[in-house]
Amino acid sequence: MSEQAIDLREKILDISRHMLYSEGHTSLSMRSIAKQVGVSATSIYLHFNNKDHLLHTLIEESVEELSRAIEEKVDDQQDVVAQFESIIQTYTEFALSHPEKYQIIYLVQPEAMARYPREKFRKARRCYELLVKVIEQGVRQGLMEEDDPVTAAYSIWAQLHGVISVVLNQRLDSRINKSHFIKKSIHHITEGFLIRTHVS
Amino acid sequence: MSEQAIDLREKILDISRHMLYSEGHTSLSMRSIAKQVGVSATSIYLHFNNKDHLLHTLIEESVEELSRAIEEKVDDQQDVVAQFESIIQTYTEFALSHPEKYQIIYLVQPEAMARYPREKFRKARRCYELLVKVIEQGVRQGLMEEDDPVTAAYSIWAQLHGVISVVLNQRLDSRINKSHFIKKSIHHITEGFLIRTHVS
DNA sequence: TCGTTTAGTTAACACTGTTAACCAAGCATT
DNA sequence: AATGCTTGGTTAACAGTGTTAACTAAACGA
Repeated sequence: MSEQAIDLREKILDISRHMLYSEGHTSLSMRSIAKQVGVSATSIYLHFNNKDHLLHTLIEESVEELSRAIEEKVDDQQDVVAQFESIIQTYTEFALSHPEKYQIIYLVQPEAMARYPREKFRKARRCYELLVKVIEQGVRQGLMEEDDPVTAAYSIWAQLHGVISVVLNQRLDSRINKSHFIKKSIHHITEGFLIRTHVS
Repeated sequence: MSEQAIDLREKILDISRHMLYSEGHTSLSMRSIAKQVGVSATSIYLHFNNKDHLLHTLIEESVEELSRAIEEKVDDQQDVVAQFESIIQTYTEFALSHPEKYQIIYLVQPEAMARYPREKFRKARRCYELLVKVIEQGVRQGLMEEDDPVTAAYSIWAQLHGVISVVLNQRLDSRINKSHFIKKSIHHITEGFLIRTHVS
């Protein structure tokens, strides 16, 4: 594959991601992407099998970037609680500072879920596994009371995702201050998982 | 409006909701609905202005039903903690036993959010206001430590929604037992909001 | 020089939401 | 009884969608 071919592929991805966020996924069409890129609609099919493939690639990119961000920030020299909070913090920061990338991860709806390739699914799990490990350490050190670390990790992630997506999807009451809402929510989520003596 | 007209309207809504859940929203078209109903595509436009209007009506129905379910179950004779848990329980049960109705509520994505009528938004708030009231009572009785009940109510709801939608969207690891996951998560969410002495 | 690959094109197919124009039955008024 | 309005539907059409097939023009290796 030549250089300009790679460039075009990247350009398609960049513009798609941008359009997805600014225009929404309903108005995102192969033709509109092509027009923005400055190329014919069918050219996109030289780089992606179909629209699904394009979107899946975008998802994969975002998952990869989010995972990397967390892995880079978490320092296993830190104590467990600090690692725990660091993961949650980094996850939240990524979502809020790159909403277009974060939202893409959750773009695939249940019906399309079946079509999403298994191996890409496995990659997405990398994030959780780090959290699972930290929780297992915490349990061993007696900092958390948790019989099932895997369930706990997914529960934390689900709650956090709920909080973040409510903010990003603008489902919040206008009376509520967003950053206060997030800070409060994170506090409550972590509090529920750390041993009593540590917090409040 | 005659009887059979109302019947057709109801039939369109029922079949749309059913198709939305079983086939997914990508393949839901006015023509496919019409075919299932046994009528021409344009007949739907006699009852709904456009596809958006149809979907918004479905959302409104679901919100209404969920609100009613909670209002019916919550008994203000109960003590505050029981009311609190009753709301969360009823919300969860509704979502799990009527996934097609629950999911419809969160169908509208951010872009379409602007188009969703304001007065329907206000109706959707009814749910939270009940929760806000309960929290305010709890604070007065010294059962909860919460400086901002509105934020707290939305935070609880966001966390709960995160947990439920992860389950319904089948984003859970196959190793995890769903009902265990939900029970654990609800426990953690409520725990975070009740005063320490009450739990564990 | 001849063939093959590469990177793109245009034309077409079947589908989408939506509108305009039409039609037939029911009903009230003249 | 004839007239016109309303109700509840129809068909035909338009512009836009994902996707495919067939084509072209340039670059490159034998």
